[in-house]
Amino acid sequence: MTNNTSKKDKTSLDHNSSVPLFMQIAETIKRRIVSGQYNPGNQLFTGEELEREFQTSNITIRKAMEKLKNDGFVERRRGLGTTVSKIDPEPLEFELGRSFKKLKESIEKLNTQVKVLEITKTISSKYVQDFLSLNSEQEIWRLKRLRIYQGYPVSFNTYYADPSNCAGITKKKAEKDDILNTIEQAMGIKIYKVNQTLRSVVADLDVSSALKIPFGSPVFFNETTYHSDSGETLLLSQSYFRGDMFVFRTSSLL
Amino acid sequence: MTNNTSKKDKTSLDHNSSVPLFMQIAETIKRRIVSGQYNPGNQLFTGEELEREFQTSNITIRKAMEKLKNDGFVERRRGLGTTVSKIDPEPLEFELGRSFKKLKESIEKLNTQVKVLEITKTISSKYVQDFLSLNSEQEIWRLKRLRIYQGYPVSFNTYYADPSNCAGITKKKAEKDDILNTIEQAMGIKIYKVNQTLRSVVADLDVSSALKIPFGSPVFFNETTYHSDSGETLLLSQSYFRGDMFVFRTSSLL
DNA sequence: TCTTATTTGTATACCTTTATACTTTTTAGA
DNA sequence: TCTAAAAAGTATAAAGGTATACAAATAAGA
Repeated sequence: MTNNTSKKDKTSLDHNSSVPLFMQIAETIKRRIVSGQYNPGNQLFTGEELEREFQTSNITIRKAMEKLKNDGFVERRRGLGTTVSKIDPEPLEFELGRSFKKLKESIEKLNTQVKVLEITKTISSKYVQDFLSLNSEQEIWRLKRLRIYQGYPVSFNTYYADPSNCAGITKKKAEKDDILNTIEQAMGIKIYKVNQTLRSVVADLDVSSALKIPFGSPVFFNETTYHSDSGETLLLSQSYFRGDMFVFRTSSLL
Repeated sequence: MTNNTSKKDKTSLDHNSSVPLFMQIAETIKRRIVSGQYNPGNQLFTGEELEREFQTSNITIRKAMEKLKNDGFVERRRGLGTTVSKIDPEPLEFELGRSFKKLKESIEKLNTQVKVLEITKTISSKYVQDFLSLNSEQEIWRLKRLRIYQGYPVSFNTYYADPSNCAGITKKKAEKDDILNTIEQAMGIKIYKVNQTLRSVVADLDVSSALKIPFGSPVFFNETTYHSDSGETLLLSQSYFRGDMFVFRTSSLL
């Protein structure tokens, strides 16, 4: 069977990136392998072909292939070539429904534990103040929680609210899964409307050290505001979800 | 006004990452600045504090701060300290609704151009074959399109289908925005149901060179399958959206 | 104005990444 | 079995990242 990369066009390396070229190439080839673009077994591609595709030198391709070899994706034999050896199994994934209620339900069905990292009152950033219509000298109530699955952190939440009504929220109460209910009761207000945004971002050190994932990993960033029926913003929530473990899935009729 | 980092806990660097430590730190501090966690103006943090927080050396912090200085986020004066100088403006963002119809409508409202990169028949990967219930020796029809806004690529799509009914789809037809309609007409079948998944991933070289974004940038990955009313999979679509330009926004009542 | 604490800047040495040029191993065919 | 082509492997040198230790600039107080 013939090599299916032989006619591959040139692919540009990112020479401005701080990520080494050989890592960029290793990551790209790995993606191609796990997405099934190279068939495992006798299928093979040569260093020289890759040098041409990525317009780089011998040693850079070699280091990339060496990494793939160490990670168990390829085997190399002198004079023979490189063969694709295995395909990584699909990662563990949590499926999340699209609507707010479904999202909440999906998360609560996951059989995860919640750990409270912090409950505090503090001076907060302008960004958060603006959401909650507070002025700059006012303290804000902040709750940080980590959601843990089989010992591994999978998501990281921060809640912000006006502190006047949150005094009664203890660590124990905040550890309960239905935090909205807890907050509604503490505040004595009913949440009526919810606005959500979902972004794709990469983990900086603050996120990567909380979730114990590599710097630069993909994460979903979900920002949610909770409003009373009079339109007042009661609560702001910021959440980071591991991108390799969460997938949003929807189904619709046309 | 007092420095709001002085009591910051330790933050772990990622020593396994191929991203240099000083870049990790620069990125993290930049995030803190643009998210309003340091107030611009007289607010300042010292190199030594950061050395302690990140448990690293002088020169690493210096290089991080030098980068922030060059990028215009901070100013540094010997003996005086580092001051936050500006906050980046919010990036251009496209808002996308949550349901399939809304998503399609949102995208088509964007005033973008569509460029066809490729229409071809080819042997495809097992992954794609499985979706479309084809066997390994069969050719597959593939269409690659780039969506362009003000000269910049913003999303990148690949469509896969059984080639038998796609012969009539010319480049000109594929350049029209309503590709689904075009495909429905060419195939003579009505699309009835749509399954979508949405993931947060980072750009490898294949994606980054198509979208002309840095390697490692965040992107949304949307995979959609289109089905007939008898449940048959007619079409597979894979799309990458620039994470810095797209946000999914929903609003719901509780 | 001298001294000291504070804070950013520099020198040197070691390691990693990358390019260029060259070497060794394997296979296949005369 | 010899030779040549094809492929992975190595040597060396230049550039960049990081740690340790030290130097220079600024501000404030005696």
